[in-house]
Amino acid sequence: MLMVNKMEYNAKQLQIIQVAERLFAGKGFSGTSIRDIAHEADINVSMISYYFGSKEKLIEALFEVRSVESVTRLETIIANADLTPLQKIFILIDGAIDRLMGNQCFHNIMLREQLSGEDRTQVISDLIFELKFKNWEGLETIIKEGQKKGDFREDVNVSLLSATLYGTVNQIITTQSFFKKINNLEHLTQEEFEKDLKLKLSKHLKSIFKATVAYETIE
Amino acid sequence: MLMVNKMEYNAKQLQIIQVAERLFAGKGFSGTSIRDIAHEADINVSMISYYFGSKEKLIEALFEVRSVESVTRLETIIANADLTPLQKIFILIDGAIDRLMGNQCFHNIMLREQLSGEDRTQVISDLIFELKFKNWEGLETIIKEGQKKGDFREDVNVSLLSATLYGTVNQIITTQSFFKKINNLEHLTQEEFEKDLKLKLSKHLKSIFKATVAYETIE
DNA sequence: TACTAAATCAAACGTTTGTTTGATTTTTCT
DNA sequence: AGAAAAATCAAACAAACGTTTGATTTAGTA
Repeated sequence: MLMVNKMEYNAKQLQIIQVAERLFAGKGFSGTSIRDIAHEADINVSMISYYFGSKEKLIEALFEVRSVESVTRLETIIANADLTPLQKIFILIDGAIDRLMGNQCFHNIMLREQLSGEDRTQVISDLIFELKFKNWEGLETIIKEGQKKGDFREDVNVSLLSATLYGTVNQIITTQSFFKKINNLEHLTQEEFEKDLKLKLSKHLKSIFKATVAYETIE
Repeated sequence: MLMVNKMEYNAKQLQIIQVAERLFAGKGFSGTSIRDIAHEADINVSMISYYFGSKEKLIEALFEVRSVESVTRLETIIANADLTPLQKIFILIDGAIDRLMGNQCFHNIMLREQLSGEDRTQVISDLIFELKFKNWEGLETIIKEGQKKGDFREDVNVSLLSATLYGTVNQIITTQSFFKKINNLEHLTQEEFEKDLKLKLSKHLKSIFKATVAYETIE
């Protein structure tokens, strides 16, 4: 049996991970059988055990690949010098929207895992913790900088603000079709709709953040 | 086989629903077997088919019971006369926090269902739609009233504001333990923690809403 | 070209799944 | 008390599950 210890997945494995990601997002981990995955990926059922060891190890591999990607993307965003704290916050907001909307399947799976009472594996809960912490830390750093410069209020609760950012984006993503229906946007294509949604969401969150962290005088 | 058409569940059925609710919330619908439920509820496995017809019908019954409760609670909150629009919004916020925090299991299950690509049954997606619509409608009504009175801005996006309210609360609930750890609140009991959390969350959301919908002059 | 390792396959493995059966106990009602 | 209905049970059911096996094909190497 072939076994990979860390972060070296060949094209076939990545293809399996991609299919599994889509199915896990749609039907959940327990709701997806390895025969579903094998059928959709057009491979033999035994290939999953062969390549990953087990179904559990497959979802662990999925988390390893995708959370590394997500952390990388976040860190590129954070590393923006020569900007005011408020500008940095705005970039963080747009980055969050892009990351969450651009990887809906993975974030759907991650939301499911967070809803689970008992952790599936330590590996996964560690990766989720790391992601959440990096997100929180990114906001915390910028806010402290803004406070030191005198731009931001002193009584800002970073955890709650972080919850508002990621919670609002998640809520919008999971209730997209409701949003579409209620706002009479059903004539738009999915692409147009997403573009429109991103724009509105961005403006909405930026306005909330500005009103919450900055003194009124700031322009 | 006994079969109930609508909304008449005896004590035993409600007990089964309660156990199923806790297990579905913890492990998901597919991740929970009827033997799990039967064991925890201390009944024979066949009683679930006997009382509800099937596992699917059981979760439908769960949704029927709980969403009626939730809608009822919401409607009692909305029916508040002799209050300013802003006061009504504040009551709506506290009501949402209480409802979501007080029924974490059911709302956990509902979140899972919303994450599912294909609906499990039409019954469930209809009930979820009704709940979402009532929530949205409640906010919409108050905001329009505030606009007519001249208290509120004209450019308020109700859908996004609604997403911020329910999204923030959901996010805080699903990441409670992270919130506890990051804010060094691990010495508190669960009861103390929840009380503290509700208070902070309430203040946070009220401040966001006030800044978003009301003109600066409002006090 | 011949040998070796990797990849792929159909089939079977033992469990667990949701559901049904048929007998038995408990409750309800006259 | 006695008949009828409802509730409960252990057992069995077929289907689906994740995983393993052992044979076969493909790819890489010398």
